[in-house]
Amino acid sequence: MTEPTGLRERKKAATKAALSEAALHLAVAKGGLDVVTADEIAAHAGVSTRTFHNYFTSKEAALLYDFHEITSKLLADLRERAQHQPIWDALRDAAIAMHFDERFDIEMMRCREQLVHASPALIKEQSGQFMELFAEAIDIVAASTGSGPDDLHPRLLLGGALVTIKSCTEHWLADPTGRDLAAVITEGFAVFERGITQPLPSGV
Amino acid sequence: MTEPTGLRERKKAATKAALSEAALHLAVAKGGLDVVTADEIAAHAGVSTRTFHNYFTSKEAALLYDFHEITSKLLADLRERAQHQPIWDALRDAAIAMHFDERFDIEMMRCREQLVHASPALIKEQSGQFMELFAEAIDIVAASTGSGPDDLHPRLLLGGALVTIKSCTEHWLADPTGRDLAAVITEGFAVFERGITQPLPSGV
DNA sequence: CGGAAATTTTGCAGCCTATGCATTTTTCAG
DNA sequence: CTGAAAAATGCATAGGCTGCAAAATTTCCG
Repeated sequence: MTEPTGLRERKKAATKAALSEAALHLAVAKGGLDVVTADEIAAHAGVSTRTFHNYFTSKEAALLYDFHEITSKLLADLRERAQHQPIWDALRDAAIAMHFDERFDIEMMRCREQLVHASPALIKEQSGQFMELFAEAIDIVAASTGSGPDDLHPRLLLGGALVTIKSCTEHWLADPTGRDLAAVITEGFAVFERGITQPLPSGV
Repeated sequence: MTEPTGLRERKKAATKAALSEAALHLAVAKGGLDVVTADEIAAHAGVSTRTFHNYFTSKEAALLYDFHEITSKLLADLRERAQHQPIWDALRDAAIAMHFDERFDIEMMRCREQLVHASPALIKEQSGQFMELFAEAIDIVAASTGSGPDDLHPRLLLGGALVTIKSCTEHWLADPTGRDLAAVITEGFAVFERGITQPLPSGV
């Protein structure tokens, strides 16, 4: 362990993970998060309803918990890379390095993707988290290009990168048997580098 | 009137507009939509609370009503243009033509922008509407490029276009005294055409 | 160990959102 | 004017979310 995380911290992390898992499992079982109540999630994780709301502000946030974790790490990684790389390279490399973390269950991702796709509330939550990521990262990008916080170019850079991440992930999840995610993301970034209206140089 | 819109339709449209305006005014007055209740909005518009919920599913949707209107028109315009233009040109031209509608109060837009920026619920609603727009437009784009609904390139095209629209609007709203919005959007699209890492050819 | 302090969990009350259903009111057409 | 269609309303209900204070738990230190 890099940090001597107190024993208490571990229990909290465990509960949070349990709640998130419970939300996912119940949503899959019932075919939608909308028909799952906070009570059920809490009960399934062995805590009180009130405690559930101490950990998450909504069912949707609970279901998307590790998505949020991933973006947090991405942000930290970007912040690091931005000190040594041109910002677009930093964005690209951070996106490519993303995901290849500890546990990573493709099937679970597909389940979540399906649930999100079918639920307006989950779509809002997820896109909202992207906006939050944008807001947190825009300062890094702007600083890296020597621009002001309201300038256009850093917004386009960051927006293009986030669109690439989301689009590539969705495309890849639709058929994960082909190229791996990193390759897809690499191609996505290449499209924006080359000019989005330019044809690809060679066959895939 | 292009359509002989029944007199009844007009009243409905009027109430809907009144509710939306009420939401905006109250939110501005109180410094946030969170502290405005549906009751207040309904009362301010002279209808019952229940009626408010007949028109809008949430306070947030009410406040963003004409944003939603604009994207609806954009979608219709895109659908039209896609039949006669390459899809990227259709996206660009539809984006440029956007906005220049009937009434258009810049100050009101800035107010809304500020409110959205400060409220997680409004951010979620707005980004959710963008996702909805994406979902509705992706078929048009995919069809236009002869791709499948899960292909990568149409997603990048559409995503890039939407990012441009949102980024340019925000950039422009931060200082509306400079170039007009259409010029900013034109530049945004040009960046993606040229390749996002390429330097600009000449000064601004 | 033992107990004080800090932290977490929990129950409870309250406010608000949002929806279904039945009823009343308004609007429209003939 | 009158019946039919549509909209507005009231009422009831389920559920989400938050503040607050009490209870339970964990940690720390003598």
